[in-house]
Amino acid sequence: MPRALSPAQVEEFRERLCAAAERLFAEHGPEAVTMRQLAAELGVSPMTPYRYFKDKDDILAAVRASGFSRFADAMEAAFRSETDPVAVSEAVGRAYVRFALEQSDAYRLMFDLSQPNEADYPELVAASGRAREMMVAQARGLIDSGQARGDPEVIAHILWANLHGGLVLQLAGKLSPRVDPSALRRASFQTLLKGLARDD
Amino acid sequence: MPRALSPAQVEEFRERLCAAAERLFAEHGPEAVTMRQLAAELGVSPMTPYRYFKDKDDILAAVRASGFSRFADAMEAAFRSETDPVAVSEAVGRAYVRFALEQSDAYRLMFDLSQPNEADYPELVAASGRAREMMVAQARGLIDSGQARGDPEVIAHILWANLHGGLVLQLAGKLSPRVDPSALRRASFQTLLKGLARDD
DNA sequence: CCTCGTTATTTACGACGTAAACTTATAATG
DNA sequence: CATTATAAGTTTACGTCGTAAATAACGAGG
Repeated sequence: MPRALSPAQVEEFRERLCAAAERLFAEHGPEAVTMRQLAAELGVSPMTPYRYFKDKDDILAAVRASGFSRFADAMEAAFRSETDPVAVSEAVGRAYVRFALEQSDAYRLMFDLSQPNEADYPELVAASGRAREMMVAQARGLIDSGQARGDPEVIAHILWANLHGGLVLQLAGKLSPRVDPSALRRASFQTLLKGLARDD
Repeated sequence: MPRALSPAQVEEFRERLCAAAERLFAEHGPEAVTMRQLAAELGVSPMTPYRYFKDKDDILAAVRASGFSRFADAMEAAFRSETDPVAVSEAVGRAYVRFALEQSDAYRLMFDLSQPNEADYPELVAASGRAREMMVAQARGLIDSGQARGDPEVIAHILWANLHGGLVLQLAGKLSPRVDPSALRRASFQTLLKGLARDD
């Protein structure tokens, strides 16, 4: 039999392809990520990736997973950069916004509304879970320090929904021109903190 | 010269096509909305729509505008159905959620992240502005009744970001399975109301 | 009735995702 | 060491997409 692909070789190709896809995304936008361009980028024929991925959706799931991984890295670094709970939340929030705005093509892809069920892609579940876990950890800090009360997972999701909602409205061009996006984020965070602190 | 198209005939065709597109969206999902299927639905050749629309993006902009129009209608009806400001906000919120979940294909399209600049489509600007105006009106109610303080436009956007964020996370399948979407929305609204009411 | 301008259809092009047929190269077997 | 089975990779091909260009159909003015 011929040189069978070692798992390491498979993994290496998958990563090279993933990196090429991210480069195309970042430099030429989503419409540049086609099987043919991807193949050209790797100096390989358009059908070769099908040895390593089921189909294009499978590739996109891998790219999303990789995006969530970098996203989680960024938030974890921010988390460790502060100690005061509110400062931690602010730092994580800043890292979140920074990622969403600076790598907005990745962010769009990661939260695309017409993606196939994430449950079919275990590495994507793992990576997005890691990002979510950071937000829960940050919420726990707020609770433990008495800045908020309630279920950490629910509180994390309240803050997350707010941040994400403002960002995607901004990215979709739906915010009123009279509202400054970053002022909106500040006002949202302040308001939520006040609401979360109340003890009635 | 031949029967020249009267503006009324043009408008009639545009509306018929728009309705057909909405039907395809709702019944067979976004991938069914192709020029060829659209044409078949109208009993016309695939190139005919190009007499009435610049290109497919132009058609999608019209469908979005129509979606925003129905969306604004639903919220306006909810707005008028109550008098107490908090009840008005809740009713408008319920109408919002109802629309997003029951006509989720339309909602997805309306807030798609990779749509062309909305400013190029005046009727879309008008329709989405009408929806936004409803949220500002509802925020004004909260302020006038002393339930909130601050700029109505900013407050409207805070509430909007929260609602939209939670919904798109839900639609994208990103919410933790341990968090119930509608419980999350209730908790978010409660928290925001508390935060907005504080006078410090 | 013929002609011209307008509307609609037909045909055609290049790009897409990917199935199927084919080629190439190697590693195990005789 | 030559043979051969088989995995890896390429080529070709199909059906679909959006839409440009060529063509046909047709109705009002001369």
